Amino acid sequence: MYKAPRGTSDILPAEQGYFRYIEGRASEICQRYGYERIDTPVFEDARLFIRTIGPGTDIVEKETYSFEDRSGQGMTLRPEGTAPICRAYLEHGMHNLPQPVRLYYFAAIFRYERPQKGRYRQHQQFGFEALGEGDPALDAEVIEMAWRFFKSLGLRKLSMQVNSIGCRLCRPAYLERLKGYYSQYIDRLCPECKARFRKNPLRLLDCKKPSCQGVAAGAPKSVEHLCPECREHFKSVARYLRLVKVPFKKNHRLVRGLDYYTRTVFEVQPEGEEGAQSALGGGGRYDNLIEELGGKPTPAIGFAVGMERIVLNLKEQGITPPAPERQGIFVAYVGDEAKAEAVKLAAELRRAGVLVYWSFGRKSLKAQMRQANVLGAEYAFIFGEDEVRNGTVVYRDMVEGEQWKVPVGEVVALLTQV
RNA sequence: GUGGGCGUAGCCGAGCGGUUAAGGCGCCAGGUUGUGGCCCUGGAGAUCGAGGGUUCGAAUCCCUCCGCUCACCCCA
Repeated sequence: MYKAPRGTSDILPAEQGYFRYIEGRASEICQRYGYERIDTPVFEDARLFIRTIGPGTDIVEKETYSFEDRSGQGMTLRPEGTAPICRAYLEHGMHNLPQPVRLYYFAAIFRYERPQKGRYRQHQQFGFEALGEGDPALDAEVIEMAWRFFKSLGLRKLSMQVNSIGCRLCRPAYLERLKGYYSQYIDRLCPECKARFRKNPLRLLDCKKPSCQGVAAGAPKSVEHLCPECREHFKSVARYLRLVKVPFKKNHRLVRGLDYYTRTVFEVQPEGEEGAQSALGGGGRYDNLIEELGGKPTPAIGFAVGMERIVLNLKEQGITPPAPERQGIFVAYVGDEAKAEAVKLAAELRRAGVLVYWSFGRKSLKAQMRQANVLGAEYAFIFGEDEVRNGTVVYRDMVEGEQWKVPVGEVVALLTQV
């Protein structure tokens, strides 16, 4: 038997409600803030992701699904949403549009990882990006929008964590300081942190090991080593966030896994468990990314969430998407002549835009009515020999359990007037 | 990549050396000749993840593989 590949899953009809619910809220928020939808290809030139995400990061080092197409071009299944959008921004000359250009997407994301709760090899992300504007007010707006999105889903007990990791002017000096600080404790660190020390020093800050946390607590904070511009920017973001009443926590240990982030970074986590893998979503500024892809210097900021993680949280909090109400017509019949009438009526009703069910074969009326019930039909039409003879049909209300005989010719009018 | 847990019908799940392999949900049929939702009765559906071994006998014990799952790493 074939199975869905490891780390992937089918989203069955019974689960679709959650996803449609999230998409509905997301689209609503995007509409309100003036974002327009964009869809980009599932795969891209492999170099796009190596350049942007960072050659040393885990994502490109060991998590991409990459292949050569039949002409030998290196391709990679999209492992994140931002780079393709920057590519599209450049490719289509969007710098000629009023800035910032605001785009949102729902996209499948692929990463070859060991699956676990809330972590899959293919998952669905909702994200939005605002490109071409560096005003800290935009940072605050994006963070606010992310926050309102979660609130509109009904999720509680979330915390918005915000930090600034500086820009290419001030970050190198900060990293040196950080390494300088850590170098005196190097033999106290866990093996992972020793590797981080070399590979990605920022990550040292969010190690969960108690021993390392002690060291991290005394580490220099990025926000205290920002250049004047970055410091001013960060202060403004915080000020605007207070103006728009988004509760947030400064978290100087918040860092993100992709190399392209600059200045503002933020993450939404369930309150209490501020572990690394519990993040529902996050984002940040990437003011150099478009330039690195060959465009003019263009500041930008974005945000993305994992849909499956939202579903997980919705379930944990007992939030269910609004249940679809009973709707539709079930057409039942007894006997072959009645079946012919039923087929005709079903087609006619569908042409009139009505949801119609009926059952095949020669099931008993009882069996048909059972189906009508399980399918959630609101009304049933029943054809028997008598009805066929005198041109009527039984019209049954499945909720109230009442029924009437009506002339077949009046059925469509009867339904479309309601 | 590392470590832990688990694999019995579509789903949940009992059984833990000798049973016709429970039970529940769901599905199908019937309970008056043309009517659902509750109830009752019956039925279909399982090479007990796969392969090997131990044993008179294995779903039950051992080994190998495969798969799932959780945690770490990392990320959404």
